[in-house]
Amino acid sequence: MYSIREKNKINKRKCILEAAMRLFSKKGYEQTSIEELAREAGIGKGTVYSYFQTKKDIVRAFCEDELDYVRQELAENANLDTPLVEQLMIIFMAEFRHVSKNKEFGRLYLQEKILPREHHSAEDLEVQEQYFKLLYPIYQRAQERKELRTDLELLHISGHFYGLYLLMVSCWYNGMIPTEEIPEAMETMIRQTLEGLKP
Amino acid sequence: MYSIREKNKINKRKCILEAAMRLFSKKGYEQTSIEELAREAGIGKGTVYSYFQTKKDIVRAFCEDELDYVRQELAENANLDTPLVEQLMIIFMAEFRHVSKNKEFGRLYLQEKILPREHHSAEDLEVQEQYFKLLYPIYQRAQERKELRTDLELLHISGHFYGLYLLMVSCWYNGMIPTEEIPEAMETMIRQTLEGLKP
DNA sequence: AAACAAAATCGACCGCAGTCATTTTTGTTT
DNA sequence: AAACAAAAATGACTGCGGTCGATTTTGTTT
Repeated sequence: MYSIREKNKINKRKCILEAAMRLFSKKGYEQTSIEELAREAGIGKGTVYSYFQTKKDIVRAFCEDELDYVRQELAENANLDTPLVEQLMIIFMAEFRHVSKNKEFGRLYLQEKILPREHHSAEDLEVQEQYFKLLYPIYQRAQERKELRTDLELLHISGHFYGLYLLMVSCWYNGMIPTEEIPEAMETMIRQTLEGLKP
Repeated sequence: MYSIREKNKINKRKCILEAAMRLFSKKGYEQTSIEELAREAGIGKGTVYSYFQTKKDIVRAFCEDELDYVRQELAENANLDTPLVEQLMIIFMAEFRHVSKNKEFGRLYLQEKILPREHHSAEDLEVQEQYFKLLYPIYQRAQERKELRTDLELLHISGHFYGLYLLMVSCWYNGMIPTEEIPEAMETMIRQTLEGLKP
């Protein structure tokens, strides 16, 4: 069980996150100062920093919470026996939808996630690899169904599709692909990756 | 011909960039203040901002200058008739070498390039598409040699390989792949993309 | 060479992210 | 309930990125 202290901490953390999202959404990330955010959350400025290390960390926490939720939902409703392309589309589009709905936060979050500052612990590495392994069961079943070659490492397969995701997100942020064309483009690219670029 | 004024401007810009790289390399980007940088370059703080809009822009300009140079060299020494995998490896490894030699700058540069802040002009979009078209001649020749399917759009082909590049860079920054294993991993992934992931 | 407009330079100033010594709150012991 | 130690909260303060109006330099015209 959580002590009263711990419950309050968890609760206040949520308050800060909610206040942050209200203000960031209304005025934008850059235009919201920590002091203002603290006022909105009904606490002092310094207190914010005992819950989050930096301003960006607040965004990161929000996105991670949200994505954890999205992924859990997906895991619960997953059907490992639908065709691979379909499964990948459901997963990537869910993640993309979250990013595109929160364009500014998504950018800050992905920037740090894709190209992180020098990381310290071996723990960070573990987290990252965990992310790559998330889809392993899907790939294994697809291999069993002969939808994927069995002579490839799962890590590599994960890599290919993650690379495509990075590509699509980057193209979207660069304005090369409008939101409504993303699904089609994504599916095309997945299919081509499966078929190969060679004649 | 450039006027005296223009020559001075170009020259002073170079001075600032050189001072910046000296300090950033020695003390790191965050630890170097603009005021210090101005002192090193022998000018006032405000002057720096009539050459560059933001601190990050200084890094960006440095990386772009450098990469332009790398790309020009590659273009001159290119042999469009060597096998596609080989050509791609030369190009991507050249870019990657630049990034990995300047880890901190490379990160800041790529963060902005991959996931840029809301862009304004249609010009930015043009620049980005230009980058994708850079390798078109290579792909076309590869198609003629039957190394690539001809029923695919060149933009998509470019996308596939650029996606792989993003993947490798991200894995490297996340500490998942050490520098010396990048070439092997890169080549493996390129080959798999060509062959396809389907049995 | 004097007068002058345009361009370039400058540094005092502003707002904000992040720190830290001090104060307040909380839970426990006597 | 008084005393006390640990945890949490606080806001004055620091340093830096970026701005802007004042000042100097430059090139041109008379």
